[in-house]
Amino acid sequence: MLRAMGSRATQNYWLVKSEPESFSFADLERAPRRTTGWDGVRNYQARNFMRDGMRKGDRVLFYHSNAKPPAVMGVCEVVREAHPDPTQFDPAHDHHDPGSDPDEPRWLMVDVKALAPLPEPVSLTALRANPRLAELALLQRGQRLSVMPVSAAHYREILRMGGLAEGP
DNA sequence: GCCAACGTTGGC
DNA sequence: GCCAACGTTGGC
Repeated sequence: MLRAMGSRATQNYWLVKSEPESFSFADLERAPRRTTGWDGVRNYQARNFMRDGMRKGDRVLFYHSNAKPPAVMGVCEVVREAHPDPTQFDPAHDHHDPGSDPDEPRWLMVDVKALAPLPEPVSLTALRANPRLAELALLQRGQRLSVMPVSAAHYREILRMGGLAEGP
């Protein structure tokens, strides 16, 4: 298959967190074109994953944090690579950053599109109980990143646990 | 609501 | 550059 210059042969996998009370996977499924800008990321490491790692076509697990229970809810796709997050320039917005220069925006976002919900959401408890996922970044002590990489093997395992044997 | 873990800020 | 204070995250 021909690929545009600058793209990669390999697809990468990610996990993003959202508090369902603020934006849930169901909200994404109801959004226009099932797509949203992943705004509000205000952590440099998470931003760098979006800027340097996330490419169009990459798959993204959508995780509910601060939920009952916390769980992976569905699968998304990156449909637009990193571009400036407009909320950083909006003084009325919670995530306003007065220190960000419009000519060199500090904060970026990618656009993600909902592909499929997991028939059975995979709870944090279930993730922890699976020895194959011992190295999953989400499960490491003290990690708080809202955007993190996931290996292909971990991605497939989580989809399998969620009832999506042939993942999107 | 509690609190451990972490990132950021700012005084020095 | 150090590090204490503070704010946030997020499971429980």
